[in-house]
Amino acid sequence: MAVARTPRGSWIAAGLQALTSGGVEAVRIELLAKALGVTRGGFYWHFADRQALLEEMLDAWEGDATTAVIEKVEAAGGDARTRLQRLFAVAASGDGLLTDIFTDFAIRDWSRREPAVAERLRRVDNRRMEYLRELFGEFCTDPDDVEVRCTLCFMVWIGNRLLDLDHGGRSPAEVMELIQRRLLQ
Amino acid sequence: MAVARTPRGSWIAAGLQALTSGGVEAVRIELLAKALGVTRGGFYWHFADRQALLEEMLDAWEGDATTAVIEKVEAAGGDARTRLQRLFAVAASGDGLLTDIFTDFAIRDWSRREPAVAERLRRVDNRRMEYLRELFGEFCTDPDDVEVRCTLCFMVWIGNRLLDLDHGGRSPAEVMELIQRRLLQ
DNA sequence: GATGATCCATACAGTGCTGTATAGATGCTG
DNA sequence: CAGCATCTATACAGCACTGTATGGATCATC
Repeated sequence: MAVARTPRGSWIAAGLQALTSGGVEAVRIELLAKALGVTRGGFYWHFADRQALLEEMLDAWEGDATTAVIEKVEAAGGDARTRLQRLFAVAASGDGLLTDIFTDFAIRDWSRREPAVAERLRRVDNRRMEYLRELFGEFCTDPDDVEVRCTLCFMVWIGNRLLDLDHGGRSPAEVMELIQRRLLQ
Repeated sequence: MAVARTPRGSWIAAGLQALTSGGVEAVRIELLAKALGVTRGGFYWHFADRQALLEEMLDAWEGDATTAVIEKVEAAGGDARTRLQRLFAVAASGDGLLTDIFTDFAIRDWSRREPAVAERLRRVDNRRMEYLRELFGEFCTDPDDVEVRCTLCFMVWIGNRLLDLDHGGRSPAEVMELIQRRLLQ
């Protein structure tokens, strides 16, 4: 087996990078090649066309996004509240993950035009919700209460990085701290 | 003064329409012309180039988005809780507005790449937050509490249409009702 | 009904991408 | 070292769009 010089994975990674920073429309084979320091020659050896790359990017993302955050949070153990606090911390920092929340945003935007993408996103989001239900379920008895907290938690997770709000003197971190306290009490 | 057959406003409206349904990249002069039933001929009489149209689209949106929801909510009066309930209702339905929340989403996505767009969006969002503070301030005494509720409210307003979550048998409307009750109590 | 303001159609050159074809280069393996 | 699998470069035809230029068409107003 020959050493892969610019293997499939490189194109997928470069594609996800482009997707994250510029949206689907920014995933241009020509530009990926330039970023990888090669011409498009090899691309069409690996992939049938641009669509095939997009598909595989989604595969990679779906596998990663579902489990990446959860594994990071579960790694250090602790009770539900501790893990939720860690979840907030990871969400706030966002670093250390291959596909971050900005990849999520790009895919969320993409999903508005592509039903197939929307379906994948829905699956990922609902697995995330399942995880949240598990955590909140450990210290909330009322199922309605669990659902409300999960939903709020999810929306805060998204909103925190999506929005850039002034908070009248308070830092975003301070407000997040207040929100977290309210959701976990 | 001659009657304008395809005046500036038509191009701006068509542009916002395209932006809403397909993102900035979908705002193609050629396609707008086709949608308007003309060729690009007249476009370059009204606008210097594509960038000029995008700028004016943002102007139109900024003027509309800041006040549209607020006016709709204020129209029927009532106390703060009543108006907040109406705000939730408008947010949930979303109809009756020229530039809806999906225009917002497209611009939010756009803003990630264009600092000038981000700046406009920040202004609009903060005016919305100001309005929320006003409403919550009428029945909450603790300023931290007000800030938390405003922020959650804002994030719910976004998240409600951005996300498509299953809620274990509950309808989205039921969950929104529960969330609303919690935020207004 | 002439005039000027407003808008439209068409043609053209240019750009940046797509996908195909083809002829290599490179390196592992027998 | 021969041979095969793995990649790469280059050239080509094509598409969709951009912006410019130019010659109208249409309509309100005097």
